[in-house]
Amino acid sequence: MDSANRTGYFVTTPIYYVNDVPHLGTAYTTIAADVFARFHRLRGRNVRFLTGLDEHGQKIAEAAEAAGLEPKAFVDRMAAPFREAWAALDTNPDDFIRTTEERHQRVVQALWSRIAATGDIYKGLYEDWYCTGCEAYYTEKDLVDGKCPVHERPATKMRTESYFFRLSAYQERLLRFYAAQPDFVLPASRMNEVVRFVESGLRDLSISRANFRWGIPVPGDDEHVMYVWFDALSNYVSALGGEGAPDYRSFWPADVHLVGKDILRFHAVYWPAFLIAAGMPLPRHVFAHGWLTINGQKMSKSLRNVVEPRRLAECYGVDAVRYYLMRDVNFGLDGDFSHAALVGRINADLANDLGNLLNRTVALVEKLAGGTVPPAGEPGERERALRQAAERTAAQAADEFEAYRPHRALEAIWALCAEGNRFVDAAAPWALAKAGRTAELHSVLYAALEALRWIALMTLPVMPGKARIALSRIGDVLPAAWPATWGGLPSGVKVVRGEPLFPRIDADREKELARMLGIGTEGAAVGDRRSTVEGAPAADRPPPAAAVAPTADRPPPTAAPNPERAQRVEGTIPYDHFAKLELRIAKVLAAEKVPKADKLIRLSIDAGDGTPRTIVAGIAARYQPEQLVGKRIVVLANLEPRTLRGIESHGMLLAATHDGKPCVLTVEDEIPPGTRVS
RNA sequence: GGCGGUGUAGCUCAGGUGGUCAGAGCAAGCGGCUCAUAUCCGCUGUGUCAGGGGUUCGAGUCCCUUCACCGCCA
Repeated sequence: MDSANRTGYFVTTPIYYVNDVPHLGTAYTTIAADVFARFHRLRGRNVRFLTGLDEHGQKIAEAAEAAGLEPKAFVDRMAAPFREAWAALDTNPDDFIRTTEERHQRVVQALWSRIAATGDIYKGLYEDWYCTGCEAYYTEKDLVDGKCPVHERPATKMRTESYFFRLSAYQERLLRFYAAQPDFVLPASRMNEVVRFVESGLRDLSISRANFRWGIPVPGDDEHVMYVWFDALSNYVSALGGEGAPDYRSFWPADVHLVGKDILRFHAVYWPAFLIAAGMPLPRHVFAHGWLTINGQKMSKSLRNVVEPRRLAECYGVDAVRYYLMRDVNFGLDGDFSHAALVGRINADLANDLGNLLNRTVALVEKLAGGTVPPAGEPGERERALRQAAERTAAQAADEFEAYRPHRALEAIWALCAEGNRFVDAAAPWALAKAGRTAELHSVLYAALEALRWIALMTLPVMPGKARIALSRIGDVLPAAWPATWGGLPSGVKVVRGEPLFPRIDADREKELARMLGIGTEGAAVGDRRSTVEGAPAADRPPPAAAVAPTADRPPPTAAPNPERAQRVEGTIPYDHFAKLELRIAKVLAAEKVPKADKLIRLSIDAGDGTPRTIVAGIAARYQPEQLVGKRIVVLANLEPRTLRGIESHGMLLAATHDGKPCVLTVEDEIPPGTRVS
C-alpha cells in the first residue's frame, strides 16, 4: 500500500442494479467499503467512498413500462430503497452516483470518444441466433445443440451492428500490467484466475446495442446506446468529474474497487483495458470478496431463507450486525450467515468481552474513584504491559485493515479486550481500594480506561455507533483518530455507567428475534404452504450468474448473487413486500408435457420480455397442453430461475389448487402481454 | 474435460521456505475471583492433521495417487 504518496483514499462498491433491491450480499459489500473508508479517515486520510446505481438497460425500460412510468421516474422510485438501506446500516458514502445523471453521461461519452479516437472502438457485426418460431434472438449460449430452446428448431445466425472494443489487442498489455502489479487482484488466488483467463486469449467486446433506447447514446451515432459494462464501469471515473477534474486529481486512481467474485472479470480485465486505451492510470486493487450463504444454503427466495438487511439491523442492532459480518467472515472467502453464529458473536464478543469490560471498569471508577477519570499517576509493571499490548494491537490491527483483512483486525482487537479483562483481574482495584493504596488504584483504573479508549477507537470503523457511545462513557472527546499516544484520555472527566453497551441475548430473546425476522430457528420457514403458486418449488440453486452472457437483457453488475428476500411476518405484510412481486400478464405461445413427469407442463410464454420465456408448471393434473395455448395467464416474472427436470423455468404462473388440481388464473380481456398486475 | 483450490479437535478455523506445528476461538467440564451484562480469570482435548503410497534422520508442512467438496474456463 503506497498510502504515503497521497492523502486521498478512494474506495468503491459496484453500482447496484436498480431493478433489484438491497439484500444481504450488496449490504455486505457496502458495509465493508464503509469500514475501510472509516478506517482510513481515522488514519487521517482524505477519503472518498463511492457507491451508486446502474439504471440503464432494456430490462429497466420494460419494467418501467410495465409499471406505467417513464424510465426516469421508475428508477427514481427504485433508487430510494437503496439510499434508505445504506443509511439504516450506518454506511456513509461520500458520493452516490446514478448512471442516469448528466455528470455520468458526459464523462462516459468523453471516455468513449477518446478511446474511439485511438481506433480501438470500431463498428462491426454482432452475431445472434434468430428463431423464426419465437421471432426472437438468442445468444449462442442460450441454444441447445444449435437449436432454439423453445421450439428445438435450428436457429439462424443473424448479424446486427454493434460497436466493439478491441479487447483482443490488450492481452499483452494486461499481462504486463498484472506482472508489474501482482497484488492488483486480491485475494491472490483470484489474481491467478484472471491471469489464466487473459492468457487463454481475449475476444473483442461488444459495447453497444441498437435494439433498445434506454442507455447513453453513442457519440456520433444516435442509433446505438452503450452496453452495460462500458456505461457501468465508467462510474468510478465519472463520479470524480472525469479526467482533469479536481476530485479526479485527488482520488484517481482508485485504491480499491470492492466487488463480488461474480463480477471480478469485468473489473480486472475489461476495466483496466478501457483505462489503458484511454491512457488513464489503473486502480491499485480490485478486491473480490466471497458470497454469503444462509445457514449453509445459497440465498434463495424460494427457500424463504433470505434476510433483509434493514430488519436485521433493527432486530440485532446495526453495530452488532456490522461487527458480525466483518468478524465472522474471512474477507475474500465465502462466508455463512446464521442467527446462531450472530447471537454467539454478540454474546461472547460484544456483551461478555467488550461490553462487560466497559461496564465493570466504569463501575469501578464510580465506586472507587468518585466517578471521574483518575490521574494516570506512576504506571506500574502491569500498566506498562497493558500499554505495550495496546500499542502492539494498534499496529497490528492497522496492518490488517490496510491489507483488507478486517476479520484479523478485529481478532487482534479482541485479544486486547481479553488482555484488559486479565489486567483488571490481576490488578484487583477493589483490593487496592480496601488497602488504601489510592495512587496505585488510580493508576490501574486509568490504564484500564485508556485501554478501553484504544479499543473503542479501533472499533470505530466497524461499529461507529457503539464505539462512539463507549468513548462518551469514559469521557473521551472527539474528533476521533486512530490511537497513537498512550495517555490521551483526559483525567477529571465524569464517566457514565449507562445501560449495558451490548445486552446479552438469552434463549427467549433469541426466539423472539427469530420470530420477528420470520426465520425459523430450525428452518421452520422452509417449505411451507404455497398452494396458490405453482411452477417452481423450493429451489437451492443460485440465481443466474450476473452478466455471463451479453444477452439482450442487461446483466446486473451487482456484488452479490441474490436478489430478493421474502418476509414471513405473522398476519400482514407491508405494501412494499407486495410491490416486489413482479406479476405480469403473459400469453401462452406453446405448451407441451414434460416427459417422464406426471404433473409438469412446459410453457413458452410471451411475458412482454421481447423474447419468449420458458416456464415449467405443475398443472398437468387438470390441463392438456393444447388447452393452454393462447390463454392469457398471470406469472410471477421476477422469480429466480429454477431447473425442473432439466428445464430452466423463468418464473411461475399463478394457480389455485382445488381437489388437488391446480386451476390456472387467466384473464378474459385482450390485455397485452407484459402488463403489470397490481 | 482443462486449470486451480479446499479437506486439521463437537463447531468455526490458524498453521512462510519440512524438525516444541499438533494450535486459537466457541461449545463442554472443573476450579478461582466478586468490580461487572449468571459476566471475568485459570485449568482440562487418546484430534488416524480426508485415504493410500513415496522422498527424508525427520512431513498437516515436499512428491505421486484415490476420494469428497468448491472455484475459473467470455
